[in-house]
Amino acid sequence: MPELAEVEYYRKQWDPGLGKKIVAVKIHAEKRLFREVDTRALVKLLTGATLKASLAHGKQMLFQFSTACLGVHLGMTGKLFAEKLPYAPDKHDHLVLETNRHALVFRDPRLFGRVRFDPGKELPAWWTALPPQVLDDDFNQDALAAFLNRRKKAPLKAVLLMQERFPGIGNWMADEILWRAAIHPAQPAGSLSARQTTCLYKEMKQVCRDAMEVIGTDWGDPPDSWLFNHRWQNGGLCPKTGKPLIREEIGGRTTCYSPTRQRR
DNA sequence: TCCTATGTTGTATG
DNA sequence: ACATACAACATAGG
Repeated sequence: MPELAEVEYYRKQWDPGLGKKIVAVKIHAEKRLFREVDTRALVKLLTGATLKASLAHGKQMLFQFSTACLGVHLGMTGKLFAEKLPYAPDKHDHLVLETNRHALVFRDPRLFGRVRFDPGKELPAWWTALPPQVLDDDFNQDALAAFLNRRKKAPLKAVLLMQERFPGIGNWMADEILWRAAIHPAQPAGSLSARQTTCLYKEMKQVCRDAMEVIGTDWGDPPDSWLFNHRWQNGGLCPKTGKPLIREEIGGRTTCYSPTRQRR
């Protein structure tokens, strides 16, 4: 589920815990979410710790405690939320941090998410080494063009999903970007004209801004002028051409596009 | 029963 | 070493 803006939304769901002390940690330590995590250290260091701040970067989140940093990736089905106590955990609530008032819950039925844990208050190296965000100023058109050229044979759809260069972009955002830029998702990444590259660059930034504004703030409904509201319904029509949309597997993922608008 | 799912990673192949 | 393609991970819902 979660891409850039959804992650930002979920990050804020633990805000009720900011400045509060964690009095209990409930964890399903055997789940693969915690692979490579020292779960005993996690429980020990977070119990009694204070939640100081949280950050989001693409699909990654970082929660800074007085004693340690907790990294969270939501995978496909993960979500974060806070509930007033008393709270009875669901079977898929694999990490629950309790303050005196709230349960901060990480739920993930499919277990494609991931938790990291780093003792100490300093930002861990894996976090500081993350690539520039699409909305950062140092994400520029030259960097985009260079990356597209390096992946020149791969379908654009697959390239846009590469987190090493486009952190936060996921399946629906990639489709939305290519649809707005009027570029076919199967077009090889190295085959864009200069005009197309410029257009792709602008729409990439714009979709990120729009998503953050509409979804990242309070998960509002995207307007019908986006592809978003039409892409999963059978018989969906392109909001720009009025013609039928197509769903097809491209780059290993189900892809929705408007064949009359996005030509090869 | 079968198919799908807003994600990543390991492995095989070129 | 690098780029590309795809199965695997685990569960729920249509």
